[in-house]
Amino acid sequence: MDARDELSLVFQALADPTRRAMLSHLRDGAATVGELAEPFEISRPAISQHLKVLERAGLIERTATAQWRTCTLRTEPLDAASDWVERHRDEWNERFDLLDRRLRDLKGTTDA
Amino acid sequence: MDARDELSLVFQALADPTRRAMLSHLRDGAATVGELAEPFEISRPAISQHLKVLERAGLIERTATAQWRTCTLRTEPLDAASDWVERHRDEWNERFDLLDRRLRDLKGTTDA
DNA sequence: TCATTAATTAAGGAGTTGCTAACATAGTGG
DNA sequence: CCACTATGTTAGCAACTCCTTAATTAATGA
Repeated sequence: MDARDELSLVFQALADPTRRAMLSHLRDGAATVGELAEPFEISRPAISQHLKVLERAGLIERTATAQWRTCTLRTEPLDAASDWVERHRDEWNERFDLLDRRLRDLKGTTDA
Repeated sequence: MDARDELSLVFQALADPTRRAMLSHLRDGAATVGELAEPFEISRPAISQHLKVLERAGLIERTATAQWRTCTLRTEPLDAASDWVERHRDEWNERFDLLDRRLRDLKGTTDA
């Protein structure tokens, strides 16, 4: 993966439990890298890389204040991901509903 | 990635334009591997591997009829993914609303 | 039986991920 | 200036991704 499309980058970023946990943490407000790293038993470089993936996907923003990097969540990419999933899920469910109605109609005419 | 959790497998499966296009195709009804492969310029084995990823994530089901493998979409995993995204997006938006209200309140008291 | 069609498995290569240890950078405060 | 704290970068490695070509399995039909 390199110059992948935005949606792929977002889904890719979400495809890791550690990164999802980080986003969950950020849901409760901005946090420094140290705070985000604290619950995990992995090294700081590993944390840095996870943050880089999240940043590349546009899911977080990092601002430097003194020697602390504060991370904040951004929701726009989540919106894009959400839209895709919802759209597909909904349209498929519509198909099921349609099928369901058709089956019911068929049963109705057969029974009548 | 190997014995990853379900949610990671789903997001991982969605993190590829070819696979998302395949799912979009399947939204319009079941299809054989050949039909799914048709819009792409990649080899059949590559298609097979993409389908394997989708199957591992529980997003499709394959049934063999004669020499054709019919693929059908499954939405349960999409529901799980959707839930995660929605939950996070919503709670974050709530936070923004709260912040917004506070700022407005603050402004109100300052103005008064 | 043999050729054809549909799809998968096998083997391998280029590039990426996710981790580690070691080193570098940058700001704070004695 | 020097030690300390917070974070990032580099180098290296095992595992995985996504693709390929070649061989294989499985069903159809002359």
